[in-house]
Amino acid sequence: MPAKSNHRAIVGQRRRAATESRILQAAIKVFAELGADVPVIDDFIRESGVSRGTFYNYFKSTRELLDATIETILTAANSHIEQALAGLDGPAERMAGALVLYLSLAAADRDFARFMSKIPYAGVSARRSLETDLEHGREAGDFNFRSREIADDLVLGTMQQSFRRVIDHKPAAGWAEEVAAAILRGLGASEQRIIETYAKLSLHRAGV
Amino acid sequence: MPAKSNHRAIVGQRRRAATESRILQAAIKVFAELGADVPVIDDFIRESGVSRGTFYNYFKSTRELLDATIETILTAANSHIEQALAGLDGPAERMAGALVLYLSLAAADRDFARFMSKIPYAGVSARRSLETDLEHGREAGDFNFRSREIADDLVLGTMQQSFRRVIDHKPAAGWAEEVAAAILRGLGASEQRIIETYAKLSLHRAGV
Amino acid sequence: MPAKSNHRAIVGQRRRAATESRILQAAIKVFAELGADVPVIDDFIRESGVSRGTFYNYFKSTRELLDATIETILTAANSHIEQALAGLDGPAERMAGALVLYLSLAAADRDFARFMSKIPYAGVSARRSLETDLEHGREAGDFNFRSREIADDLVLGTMQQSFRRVIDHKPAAGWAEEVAAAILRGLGASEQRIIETYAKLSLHRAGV
Amino acid sequence: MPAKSNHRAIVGQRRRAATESRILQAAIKVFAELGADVPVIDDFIRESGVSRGTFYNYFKSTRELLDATIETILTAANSHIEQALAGLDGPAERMAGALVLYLSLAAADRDFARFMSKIPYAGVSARRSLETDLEHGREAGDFNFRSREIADDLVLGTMQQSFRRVIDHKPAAGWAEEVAAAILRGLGASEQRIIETYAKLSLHRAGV
DNA sequence: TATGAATGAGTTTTCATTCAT
DNA sequence: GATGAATGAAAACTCATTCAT
Repeated sequence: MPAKSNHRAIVGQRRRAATESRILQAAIKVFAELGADVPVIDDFIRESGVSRGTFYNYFKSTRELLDATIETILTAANSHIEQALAGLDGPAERMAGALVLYLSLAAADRDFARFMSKIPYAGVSARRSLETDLEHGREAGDFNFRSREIADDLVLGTMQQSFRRVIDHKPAAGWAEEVAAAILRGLGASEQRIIETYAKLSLHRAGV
Repeated sequence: MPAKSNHRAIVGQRRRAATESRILQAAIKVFAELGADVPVIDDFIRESGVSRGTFYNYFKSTRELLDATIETILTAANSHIEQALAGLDGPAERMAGALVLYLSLAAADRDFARFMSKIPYAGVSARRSLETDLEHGREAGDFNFRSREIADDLVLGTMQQSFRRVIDHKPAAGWAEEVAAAILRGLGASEQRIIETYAKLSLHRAGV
Repeated sequence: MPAKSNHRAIVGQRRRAATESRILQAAIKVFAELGADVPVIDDFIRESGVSRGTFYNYFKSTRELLDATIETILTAANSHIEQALAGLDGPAERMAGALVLYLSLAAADRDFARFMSKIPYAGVSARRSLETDLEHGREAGDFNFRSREIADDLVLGTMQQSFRRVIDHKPAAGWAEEVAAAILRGLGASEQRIIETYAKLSLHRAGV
Repeated sequence: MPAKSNHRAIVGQRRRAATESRILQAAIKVFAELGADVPVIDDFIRESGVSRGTFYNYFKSTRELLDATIETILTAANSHIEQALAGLDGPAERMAGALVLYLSLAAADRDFARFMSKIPYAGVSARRSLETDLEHGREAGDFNFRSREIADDLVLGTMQQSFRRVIDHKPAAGWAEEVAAAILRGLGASEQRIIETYAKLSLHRAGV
């Protein structure tokens, strides 16, 4: 009876995916609260409500779970951001737009903010599009920094510290934009270019 | 025999200080390698060569040891920096000078770099003089940032990321100065003011 | 529709037998490799390819599986041996013939050798015919041992050790016969009787 | 105060040795009862009375404990046997003497018998002196076997089976001697040589 | 004060067993 | 009958802490 066994397989797959997702959602919370090194398996099974055995059916170690959690949280964030920036031109605009969106996510979702501030490796995943924007911006004359490494460190460092900041303090209106502006300044953008950048971003957001 | 017991007391104190120092020096290495959360007591006694019992005679927990270690490493760094900056005026000069010195220490001492990059609380201790310089710089018109929090995050975040950077990559000549310049830019300093800053720093370093 | 349900029942029975056989064949391999105490359920389901649930439909525990596996492997071996010895007279001839056949099986089938050497209870099943041959041989004057227990231990012990031996070393030609001859000597058979025994065995094998 | 610290060191060493010995003595019992694969750490700590942590201070795994236990039990047995055979000449005499002594130990000490019958690797340690006696005996014409491997298997196999035998059955007087005699027969010794062997052994035991 | 053996609570990991589909 | 996800008790292993010497 192929129909029957097929149905069983589909149900099984669905259940598996649901359980994995439950564990991953719980892991975001746990890592956000305790960082990468402190949590013990019990923290994850308590938060997710699965049994000890089930946990090990999905992840062999907290390290493996951490990797999967980073993947999960950043895939979601990046796809949201890419969608929001679709059709936006100009490296300064793309850079500022991405930074503002990341910071807005952090401001809106405390667990996201804590996760990003506690898990240093997490930022790495955003690096590819960061590198592209930096390179293009430099070629276009938007930016004017001495070395890519320094530019990287300025961007990622300021962002990480800002994620930490937003955990406990509800930010003032315009905070995200000002953080991004400070970063652009650090990258050597002129005040004029920064103003222009935000003007274009505004239009893009309005859907023009 | 007061003389004798006095002598014994002095010897005892000295030995005590020496043992404590051994543990603290070992702790710098261990925290530098493993961060704040991972090390276990065994790591410290192995690295320091003292016995388990002796360790507990000095520190009741790894947390207490971490605090003492931060205190130790930053007291040394800060006193070195304060001495080097003695007599230097101008908030931009003091800020740039301090940042360059921190980064130079990190470039010269891998354990210092690793410690500073792995122990996030460590940066906090430098915050007081940072706040002062930021405030003075803003009042003097050297800097031009919207909020103190953002300025803080830009400085501390970029520094932490730069400490991480320098662990594995021997930096090019002038790297520390360029990192500090990027930070000044991010704080809203003009190019002219940055050039002037480095000129003054040069003179000061030359002892003029 | 009695015909149909009958057909279904027959198919079911056949499938049942096939699945049980798959598990048992896998179990021979697993017990041969790991002995009686080490294997876990997972080892059997991995080797047999059946699901966890199916395994439990056939065997409630590894102990029950072990018993069934011993039964399976020895039933096959013994029926093969009895067939080969059919019509052979003389206790020394029967004993030597059986030992040689067991050893030849072990030399030809590594899993059989490993199974027999790792599962001590296995030998027990051959004991009934062993006892008969020993008793008859003693009465006939072929053997000359002091106690049945000692004779038992000599035969079973030497056989078990020989099974172990043949796992890793391809035996020289005539090895099985020489092992059996050593055992006959240990049982007190004369050299003359041993020579006679092998002569008769030769004829029997030739089908005379 | 070197005297004091020296005393402390000595006391420490003694305590360490005592604890290790406690664990090893317990391990003999446990392995004797359950074999090599079944026991769990708890069995050893229950039997020895040490804590879980202490167990791991001495042995990292049951495998490591098993090796140490084999070493312990066989060192004791072998030194006892070597002492008893000191000054005894003739390979048949040495071989028979050693076998009889092993079997007598097993008859007198149930744990020894069970240990030797359950731990197959254990016999291996006696192999060196076994090989020597076999070789000498063959050269001297006392033995007459076709291959060393077969001789090995006959001796070790019969011994292991006899160890198992003696666990449950109190052996009749002369049992050990008769087992050894059967083995000598299996090795091709003549009846005359066997009688002579026991005569010489008798004298040696009497201290002549 | 210094030492390091001993301890047992806490964590990790395995695995036999159940059960809904 | 077959499947494999879920379960939790049991086993392995770690590590902070104590304490007699």
